[in-house]
Amino acid sequence: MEFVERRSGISLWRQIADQIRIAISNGEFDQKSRLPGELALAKRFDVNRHTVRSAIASLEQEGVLRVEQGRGTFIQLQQRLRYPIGRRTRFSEGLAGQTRARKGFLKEHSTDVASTKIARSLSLEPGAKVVRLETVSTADGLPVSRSTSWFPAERFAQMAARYEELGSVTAIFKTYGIMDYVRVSTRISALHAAPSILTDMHLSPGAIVLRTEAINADTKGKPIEYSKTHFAADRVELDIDHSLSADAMA
Amino acid sequence: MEFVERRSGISLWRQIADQIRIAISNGEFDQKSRLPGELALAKRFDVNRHTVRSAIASLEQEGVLRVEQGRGTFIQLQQRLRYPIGRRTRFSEGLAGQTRARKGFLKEHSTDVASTKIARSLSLEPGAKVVRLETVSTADGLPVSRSTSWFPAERFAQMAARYEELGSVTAIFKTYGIMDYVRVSTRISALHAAPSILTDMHLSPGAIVLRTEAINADTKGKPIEYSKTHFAADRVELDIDHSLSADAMA
DNA sequence: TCAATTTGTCTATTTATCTAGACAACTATA
DNA sequence: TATAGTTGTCTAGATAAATAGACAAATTGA
Repeated sequence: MEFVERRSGISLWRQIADQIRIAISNGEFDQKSRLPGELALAKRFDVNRHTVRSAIASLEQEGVLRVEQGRGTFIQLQQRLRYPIGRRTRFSEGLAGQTRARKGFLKEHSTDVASTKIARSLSLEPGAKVVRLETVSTADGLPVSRSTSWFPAERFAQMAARYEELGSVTAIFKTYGIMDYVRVSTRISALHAAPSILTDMHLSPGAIVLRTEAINADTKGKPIEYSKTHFAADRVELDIDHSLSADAMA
Repeated sequence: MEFVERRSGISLWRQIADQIRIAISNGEFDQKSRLPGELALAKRFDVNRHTVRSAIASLEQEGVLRVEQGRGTFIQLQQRLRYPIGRRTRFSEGLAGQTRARKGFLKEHSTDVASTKIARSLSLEPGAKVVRLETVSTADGLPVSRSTSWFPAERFAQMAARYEELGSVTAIFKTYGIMDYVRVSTRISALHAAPSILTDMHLSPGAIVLRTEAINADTKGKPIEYSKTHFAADRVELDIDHSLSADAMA
């Protein structure tokens, strides 16, 4: 018997949907990819059959399940994209081979005076100017991440214009003569997505995002980018590479 | 005006509590650490005052807020522990300096035949035996993570017994003559905690966990540990170190 | 001390969620 | 074709969440 908690602020059908989603991703139902029947699930979670039906309906809406009257409920294959993070992290290359259409959209941009935190992260003098980009990246049409990035304005004045054109930060760096760069640090946390993130990535309330805060530097160690990225946790997982081999290529 | 979604399976008070928690961690209310009044918040979220009160009550329960009649509602200082992950990751050292009492508890253990996945992760022959440990780690009495770890049984037969005694995997490795080891890979995802995780870490339904899947190897590159760890996302953030300097010490 | 502002408590009503049961519609198979 | 097992739809009622309003209790500052 699985457990659901009442009066927790999360409806029973939603708790059940979450548990089914987790069980699927753990491969717990994988015999013939058929879910147990509604009555069996109702017994298992100790709720009414209709409550289970609500959970299943929402998972069907998400594309996780497919329901067929008279036959049963079936698991729709679904795998998270694996997004590598290491010293040589590049978003556009990150998803190579896992998906067909990748695209970055520029939502908004501005040039501002750097806040103390951003100035420190980019090793700039207080009061220096920075270019800020707000972008959304999609894989096969589905939004997978939303980023806010800051670049030293003095060095990268044309950032926004070139992003519209090239759609990739790595490609832009090349136009500035930066053929190679390294990830200095990445900080990762997980949280419920804020409303603006929900709308930008077409998520529903309660959705989880992985937030990374990262600094990239050129080969001389000079920071060139500071960014905060929110990944849709049900569409992406982060794969940290600690190996040194990649550096041998530099 | 902030947004809350109705009929989403997440009660309004819970959505509001989540948003307030996020806003606090973003430092949005930081003037004098006093939250706006209940009526102001109700207007802001476009809900009834009593709904806001429910949200505040749950945050007070969590220790995020402190309410004083006639005066207002105040933010209780609260910071996430920063847990570093890099080639030299060791849990017991990870939280050094940020907290006083750290402790690991062994919940359960067994010796099993390795599944194909675990055998592959530990570079073992199919059918080899592995020791499995289920542990919960706490910082200052609060559970911060729950791990399942597998070790080659041939090499580490006494793992469970020594964990009871030493409470640290690094310390146990030393008793086996392994003075140094490195993190080979870490995979990170975020999800709603499964029920067993909720109870083990004293979390409430809907809580988020950061799940890491990691492999450690000895200095010759032979895998010695495969582990899955769930961190309570509201108590911990992961700090990835991509630098090479740590290796210079080896 | 008084007025304004804050949180605390109470009652009542509406709306959403969950339960319960009955039966229809569809599928697979003996 | 008959039957068992599945999902789909309907009605009704119980429980929980959210709204609405009134007033009490505590704090602050004029």
